[in-house]
Amino acid sequence: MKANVKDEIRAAGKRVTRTRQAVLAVLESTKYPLSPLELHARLKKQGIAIDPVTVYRNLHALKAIGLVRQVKLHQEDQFRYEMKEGREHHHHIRCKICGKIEDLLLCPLKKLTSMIERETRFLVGDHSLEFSGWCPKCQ
Amino acid sequence: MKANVKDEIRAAGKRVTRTRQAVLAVLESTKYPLSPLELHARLKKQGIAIDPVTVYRNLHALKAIGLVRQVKLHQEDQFRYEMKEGREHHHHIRCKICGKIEDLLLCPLKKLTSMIERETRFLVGDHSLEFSGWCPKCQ
DNA sequence: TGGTACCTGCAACTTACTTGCAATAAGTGA
DNA sequence: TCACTTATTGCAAGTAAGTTGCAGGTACCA
Repeated sequence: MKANVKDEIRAAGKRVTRTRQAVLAVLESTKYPLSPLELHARLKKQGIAIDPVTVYRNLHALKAIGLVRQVKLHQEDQFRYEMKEGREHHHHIRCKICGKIEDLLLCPLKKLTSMIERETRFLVGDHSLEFSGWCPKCQ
Repeated sequence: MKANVKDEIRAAGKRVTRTRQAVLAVLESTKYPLSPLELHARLKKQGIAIDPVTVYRNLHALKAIGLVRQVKLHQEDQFRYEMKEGREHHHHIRCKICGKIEDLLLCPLKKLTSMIERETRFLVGDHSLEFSGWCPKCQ
């Protein structure tokens, strides 16, 4: 875990605990967003026994600090989390069969937002755009 | 409820029960997608006492027949349902404060789909695109 | 090295939804 | 129109994901 991550945690008045570091380490080493329970399972596999509740609470805390992003994928009923660092706003595609998740590098919605604001008179705050389909292996 | 709706239900080997008709009537009279429990509350208000479980099961059945569409809005942890009839593929925006939901009439993603297929080699099956923000009253 | 207050684990709770089962009722066929 | 098959219903219990309460543990600033 990088030093500046520790600093950011402390700067937010939070503590750099062992469990928190373990949670961050797993997120840093994973290329796609993990659900809290997937994350918990990985920790367990590494012999790190922490309570699932603690994983939830850490993810909340890290999201509040802004180190971690919470995402909700298409047709899934759970949240997933990924490191924010170095990763711009982006979207995902998930295979309907094997569950493989990949990042999409583009977000085409900046123009669209102002169209929607004109159309609805809402002020747009946020959006989700998630795809599902069949990955190369499962086609 | 229209006659052809009844026919479609029967053609699918399902039955046109009172409760099912009541569920459909509520969906037909609502301009935005309802959650199962919202739908149940409306029925109750009309003096129609049916079990919440029955609402869930009817929505499943109607979705399976293709009369009803299931949607999942941005940052909500429940499903919503709307009539499919006469409503093209579209998306929604929901107010972060009062929960007001409005339809968006355009879907800008047809071109994007083929770009994503080239980029990821996934076959795109489906997508969700949902917005949240602040409606005119809550701004 | 203390003391504050954040963090953790455990148990219990909540929300949204699903499943099992016995009783009811829609729709077909005679 | 009646009987009969089987979809449908209501009630109770179960599940999955996540939240909350609380007592004890531990990071970290002075």
